[in-house]
Amino acid sequence: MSYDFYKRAAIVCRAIPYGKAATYGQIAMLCGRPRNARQVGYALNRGRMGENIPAHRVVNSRGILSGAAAFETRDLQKRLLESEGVKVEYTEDGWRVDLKRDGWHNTMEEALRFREIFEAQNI
DNA sequence: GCACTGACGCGGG
DNA sequence: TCCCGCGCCAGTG
Repeated sequence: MSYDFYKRAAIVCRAIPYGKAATYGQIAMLCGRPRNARQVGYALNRGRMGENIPAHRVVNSRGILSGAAAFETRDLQKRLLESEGVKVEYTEDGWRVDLKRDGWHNTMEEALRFREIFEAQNI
């Protein structure tokens, strides 16, 4: 690796605004590795990003919340999101957020700002 | 090095 | 919009 993907991912995840949901692929993209969505999931699952990561704000590209195993109770992620005002609806595939409504929609400026942060911190 | 895994994503139909 | 198949790639044993 030429840089530490997980450190970048931690910075991006901590920047997800309260009351918004981001996708694995979106985080990977902002870290400069658009094809590493799976590694974002891996890092969250295994705690590779350190403390104070709002993992409940990360969902897949369809807005589906992660499966039961990841959080202590099956509806913890849902409850955390709802406590922030995110609407979560039940589907056959599991709990789902409306990314149109509550997704974190990045601006180009935001993406460029992350790149500057990484460069400044040499990660 | 090899095979398999998985909190994933996309393009085509 | 919804499925499905295939591609992806760091970790793990």
